[in-house]
Amino acid sequence: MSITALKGFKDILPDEVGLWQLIEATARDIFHRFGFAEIKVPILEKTELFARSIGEATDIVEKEMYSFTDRNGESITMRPEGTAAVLRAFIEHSLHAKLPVQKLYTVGPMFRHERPQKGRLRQFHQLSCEVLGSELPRLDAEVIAMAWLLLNELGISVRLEINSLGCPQCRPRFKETLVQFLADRAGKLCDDCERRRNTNPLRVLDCKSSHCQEQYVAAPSILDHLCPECSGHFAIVKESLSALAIPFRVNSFMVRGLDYYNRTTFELVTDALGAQSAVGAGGRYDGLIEQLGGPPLPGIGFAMGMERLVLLLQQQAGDTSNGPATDLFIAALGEEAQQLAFPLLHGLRRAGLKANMDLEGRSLKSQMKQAGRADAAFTLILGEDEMSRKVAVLRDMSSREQEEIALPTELDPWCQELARRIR
RNA sequence: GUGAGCGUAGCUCAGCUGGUGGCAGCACCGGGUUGUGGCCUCGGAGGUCGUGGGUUCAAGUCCCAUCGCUCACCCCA
Repeated sequence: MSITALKGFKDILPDEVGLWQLIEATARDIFHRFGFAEIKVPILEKTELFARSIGEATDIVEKEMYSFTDRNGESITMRPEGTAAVLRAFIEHSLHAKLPVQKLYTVGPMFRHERPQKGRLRQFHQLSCEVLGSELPRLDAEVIAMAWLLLNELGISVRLEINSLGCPQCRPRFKETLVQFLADRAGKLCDDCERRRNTNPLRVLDCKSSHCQEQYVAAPSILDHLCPECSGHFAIVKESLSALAIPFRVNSFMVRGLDYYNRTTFELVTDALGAQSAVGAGGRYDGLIEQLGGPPLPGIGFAMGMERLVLLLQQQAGDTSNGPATDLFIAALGEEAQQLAFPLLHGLRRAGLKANMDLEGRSLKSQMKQAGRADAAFTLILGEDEMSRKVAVLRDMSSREQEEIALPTELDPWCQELARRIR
């Protein structure tokens, strides 16, 4: 058996790359319209960075990170998400001193050691955006609106769900109330919820068991326990979304898997991805920058899963082709023609054309076939007959019309003229 | 980590109650057209039936193990 890729690691083959480029180009365009700048950060970071930001007790940190010991004995980790590394860079370079509010995005691979399934890989790719330095609720709406617009322009339709998780003032009180509520129902919940009752009580509300859900109808809602500040913040977020005519549903059961979230959280969900419903998700993380050793600045961000976007685009089968893949294919017959064609090909490429030829010297039929397969707009035929008459045949592949043109006396001007003509 | 389903040509798959691997489709190469692509037609090439054991006169087919893939649980983008 030959060597294969690691489990959960996938090759993105040429057939699929067009979709990836479309997604990335669309995202960059929209992010730039909203005033975001790209930042590129390393894939490897000190393990402590993720432990401190994502949370020691989360699944990601407890059992999903690709962590190993570096040659100098230090524990390092392949990033499982993007925010921590961007914040580290933000703090390390004191970016807050350059602009009061920083809008940053980054694109790249993330790594989590999970069991792969549809829409879930061990190496996956995210588009990740952060706004650092402002806690205005209208900003929350702006960030959500940007994510919404991106999906819109890609032609992907999703539902927006939002929630508020409160802040360090009000969340603990709610948690107590909830823990008490669950304790009253001990033994009546599913095994998972019994376990989560202790490990992560907020998450029980997200349980898929209908039996549990029936009981949670009466569960206390975080939204009834928000402090006045959080409650006011959330109200303005909702108003602002409405002002932008972005439809949303408040889901008070929505919980995020990373500890650093507070106040506004949101998910863009679909039911077209099997068990994986979230295409993008994010929220506010006031306090995190300070917790990582930076200034006491608030922040908000979100991430989108590129693989999930690709799956959705493939299902919706939109036409993403953009013109012929090849402008001109040269079919050269015989050694003399090949000798002329080779520098000609290079000249045409210098002149800006997507040009190609067959170097194997196969039959004209075979070369025409290749031209067709390469989706060439034109084919330049250099046969023995043409060579002796110092001409070449230029064939328009879609109309099948051909005409003779004189062979070059000077290479570059000839190539430039031809390039101008067929573009 | 747990569970289920599936591994036959580059891809998609037939292969019945065990009896010689399919003129199969797509893709590839060549001919029909002494020099013209897509359509058509004819031909060609391409396989340790995931791997290792076992049962049997005989295993792609049955049994066991193992590896891989997929989906789901969990979790999440």
